[in-house]
Amino acid sequence: MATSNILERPFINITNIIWSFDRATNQVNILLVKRDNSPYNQFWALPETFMRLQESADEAALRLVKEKIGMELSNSHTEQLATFTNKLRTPKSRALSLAYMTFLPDKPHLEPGYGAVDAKWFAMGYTDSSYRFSNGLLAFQTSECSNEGDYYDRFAHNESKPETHLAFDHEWILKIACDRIKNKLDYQPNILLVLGASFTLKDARMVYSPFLKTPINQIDNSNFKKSHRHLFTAVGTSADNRPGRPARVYKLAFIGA
Amino acid sequence: MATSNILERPFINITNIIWSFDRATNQVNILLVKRDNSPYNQFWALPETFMRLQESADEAALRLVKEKIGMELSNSHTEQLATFTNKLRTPKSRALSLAYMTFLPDKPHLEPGYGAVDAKWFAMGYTDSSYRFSNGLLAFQTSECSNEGDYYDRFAHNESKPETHLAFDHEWILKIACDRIKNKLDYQPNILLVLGASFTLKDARMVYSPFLKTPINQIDNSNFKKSHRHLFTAVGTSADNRPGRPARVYKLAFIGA
DNA sequence: TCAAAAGTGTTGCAAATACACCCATGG
DNA sequence: CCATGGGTGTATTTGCAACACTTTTGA
Repeated sequence: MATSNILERPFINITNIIWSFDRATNQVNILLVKRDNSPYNQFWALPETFMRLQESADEAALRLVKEKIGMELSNSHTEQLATFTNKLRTPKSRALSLAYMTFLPDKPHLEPGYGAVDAKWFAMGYTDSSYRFSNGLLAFQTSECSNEGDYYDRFAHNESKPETHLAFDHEWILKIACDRIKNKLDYQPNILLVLGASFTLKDARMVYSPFLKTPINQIDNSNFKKSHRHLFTAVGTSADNRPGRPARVYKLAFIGA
Repeated sequence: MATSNILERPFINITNIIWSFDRATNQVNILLVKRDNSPYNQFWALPETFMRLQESADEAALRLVKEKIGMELSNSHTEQLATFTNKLRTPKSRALSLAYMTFLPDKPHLEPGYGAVDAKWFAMGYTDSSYRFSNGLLAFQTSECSNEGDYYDRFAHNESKPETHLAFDHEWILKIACDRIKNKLDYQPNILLVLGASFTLKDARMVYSPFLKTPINQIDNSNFKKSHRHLFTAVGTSADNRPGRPARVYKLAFIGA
């Protein structure tokens, strides 16, 4: 029987799903890094760090953003996702993951060599049964399992490859993340923080689109406005040089309340 | 500057909010224990334990149920609440809390002396701005703060007393718990597991009542049935010896799917 | 056969959807 | 002045809340 000392404690990882929005392609993006250490060497993964003694998990999540992409943010852009503690999630020594999500107000260009071998933005898309994140030929999908037990049972016997699968249980974590964001779309759409301080209704619909698995032009602007009126407050009018009436810009009503 | 060794790791507490339903009083209850060690000696608190290396957090939560009330359960009765990592939450050494909720299928009688000085069931009630848990003259309320920052700011300067306040940040954790359950009432009411394997619509309304802060006879049975039809499946008819038509009994449709 | 408890049905209001129409801007 | 993009208005549909009514049981 294993000795169980109270002072023996598992590792605590902070896993951060960093979201941004690409104004050029009008797509939602997440940051993935290529691991250069064991386990899962050379696999793509969600950014992770160890938690330090003197910081809270939220602070650790923001430190990770600073380390990976050199951006300093207030914690109003970070939210807790969940904690992953399944014994099967790490191959050898036990490690918990405290998962957070950070919404960047814009999509910064990535400097190479910030600790990881490689870091890239992956644009969000979807299939019938999962969400998809791709960059060129690289593409990863969220888990199609609907409950945790099923996922880890299969996961344990799965010999995954770095071209097709993410490290650890990150395909599961990413599924939980997407589901959570989708569920909050109608009452607390923090995901819209990826649009920066203000946005047009069309911007918002472009962000909603992949989560709802609905093309943007199938989301009726009139109805979208009515049903989200209580969440947005108008702050002015956009002034861009293109044909058509300029759109109003809004901000999230519940931020800084 | 503080030394930050990767091997230095914070303590990991499992905090479990254990819910039950009292068939005699028709009230929702939670378990609180009176602490007999420092810090917060002699304060009432949510049941806690240290996480062991070889178990998942869910398993630790169930072990806690076993230790405190001698009941063995499958993990379908346990669900993750959130993780509390604020630096101010413990007075000296840093401790995270992974909070879980367990729904007991009945309300067991408590044997004295299961590790804690005292353990008692507290019946749920409500005020305008909080939820209330009482046992005789003892009564505790959930935090009235609506965001985490506000709570911990006040908490740090608060010299609380064991007659009126719970240990640590447990009034905050309990607030998050009640809010979560309330939010899930219309799409995944796991709280109904406190009613056991099956229940009548009236039973269900009695459980909903404190979370909705609405007296049971103000929850219209006809409308309640219609709006929750998709969550319940009929399994038979109750046979009790009292006047009036026997009620149908239902089970949760989404359990064991 | 009456009271109590539970289930069913009906109506009115309010929110959500589909879609037609009006407005502002650039070329 | 027309094409383009965006905002506004309206009719229809759907869902929810209030409440009256019917059914089943014990005494």
